[in-house]
Amino acid sequence: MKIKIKKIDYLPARQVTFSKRRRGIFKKAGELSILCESEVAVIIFSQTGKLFDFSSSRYQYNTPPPFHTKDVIARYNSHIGGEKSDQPTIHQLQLEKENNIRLRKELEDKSCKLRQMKGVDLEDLDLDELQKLEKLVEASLGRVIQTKEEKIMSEVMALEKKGAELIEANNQLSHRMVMYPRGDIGPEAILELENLNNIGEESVTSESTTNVTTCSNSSLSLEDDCSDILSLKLG
Amino acid sequence: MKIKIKKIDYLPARQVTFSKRRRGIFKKAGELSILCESEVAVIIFSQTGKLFDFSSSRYQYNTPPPFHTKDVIARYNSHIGGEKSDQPTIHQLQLEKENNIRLRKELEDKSCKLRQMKGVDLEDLDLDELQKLEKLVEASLGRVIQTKEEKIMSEVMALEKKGAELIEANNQLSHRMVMYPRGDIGPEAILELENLNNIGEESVTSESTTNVTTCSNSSLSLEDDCSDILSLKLG
DNA sequence: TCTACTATAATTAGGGG
DNA sequence: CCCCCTAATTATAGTAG
Repeated sequence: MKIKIKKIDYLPARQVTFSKRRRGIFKKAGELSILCESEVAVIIFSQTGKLFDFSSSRYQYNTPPPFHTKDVIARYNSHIGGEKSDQPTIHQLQLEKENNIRLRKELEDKSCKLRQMKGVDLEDLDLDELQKLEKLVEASLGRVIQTKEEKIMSEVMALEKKGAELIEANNQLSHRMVMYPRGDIGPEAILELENLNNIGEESVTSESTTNVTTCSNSSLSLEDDCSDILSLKLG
Repeated sequence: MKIKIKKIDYLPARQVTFSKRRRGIFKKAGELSILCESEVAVIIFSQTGKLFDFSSSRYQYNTPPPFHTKDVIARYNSHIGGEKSDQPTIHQLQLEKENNIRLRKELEDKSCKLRQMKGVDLEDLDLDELQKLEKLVEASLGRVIQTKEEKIMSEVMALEKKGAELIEANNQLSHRMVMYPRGDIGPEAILELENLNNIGEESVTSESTTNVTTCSNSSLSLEDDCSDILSLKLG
């Protein structure tokens, strides 16, 4: 009656063999776990996709098998996966969630402060807090204006320097015109000169008008600009 | 030679039995998978914690065992765990991490904006951005001052109302004094009078102090009006 | 830990209920 | 799916190397 280890073609016989041998393996697994105090899990999927599983723990803890098979699997994962096992994942998830909560709180706090700095949602502040806020915004305004003026000054400086350079270039070109009065300066050279002059004038004019505009416009509704400008800067 | 299924005490014998039976189970598992075309995985941990595992796939795909045992485990998880298997946990972790990154970016963004609203770290802003920021802070300052003034006014109103009530109470008491000049006001009435006066004085004093303190901190010209109004109405 | 051996225990194919 | 039975096969305890 010896059989070859190959697929049993006759379905009824295969089903019977599957049942018998499956129980045989589970029994052997249980025996091994007891005899040698080892932890054993067996997972079998029948040809039709049905699951049969065994784990030695069902004898030890007297609870339904799936959970203990899961335990063995968790141990298996932590053995071979090392860093990718179940427990650290769950622990990490917890950490990430706590982080998230903390970040949300910080974000809410920052948003609230930012709104107050923008001068909205001030209803809940008492007089003393409003006083402090006013000082803060006042000081901020001072710094902004100072920074702006410094920037304007440095740009003016730069433009003056450029102007001086242009004048120098002009002088040199005039000098060359004198040196070569019959005009062997090419058209490109003339164009270059004109461009330089235009650039200089436009720049100076634009910056200076901007400055004037600042001083004349003092109380427009600017709130919406904030996010635009700042995100522009941050982007 | 029949043995009882209980822990083998003699260590060498237990080790030999473990080795023999382990191989026996693996063999049976392999045979079952072939005979009945089923998928089998066996996981065994020895008493010393060493892992031995078998999966039927090693015959089918000719690749190292751990991966195929993992495949069987994955199938096992999707079978029984369904919603609580490995994948969702890892997916959730991914989501939380992405959330975290997003929150961190928002927080950084808000912090930067807040710093700029406070007038620090303005070096990287260009002239146009500084211009807009100035308008924004200016408008904010206006709103803060306005809110503060409104608050001050409402507190003044409250004080006026309280003062008027006190005056009225005074008048009534004086009237009663006239009505009963020989003083047949009972002790309770006297007590009531004293209480009313005390409450009134304490209230006025405290509110007024707060108000003066507030105004003295201000660079604006509100303090004189406040004091005048208070002294005028309450005095 | 492995191999070999042997006697015996355990499993199981095949059949039937 | 359960049980049975029987004969054949297989697994393994004990032992030694």
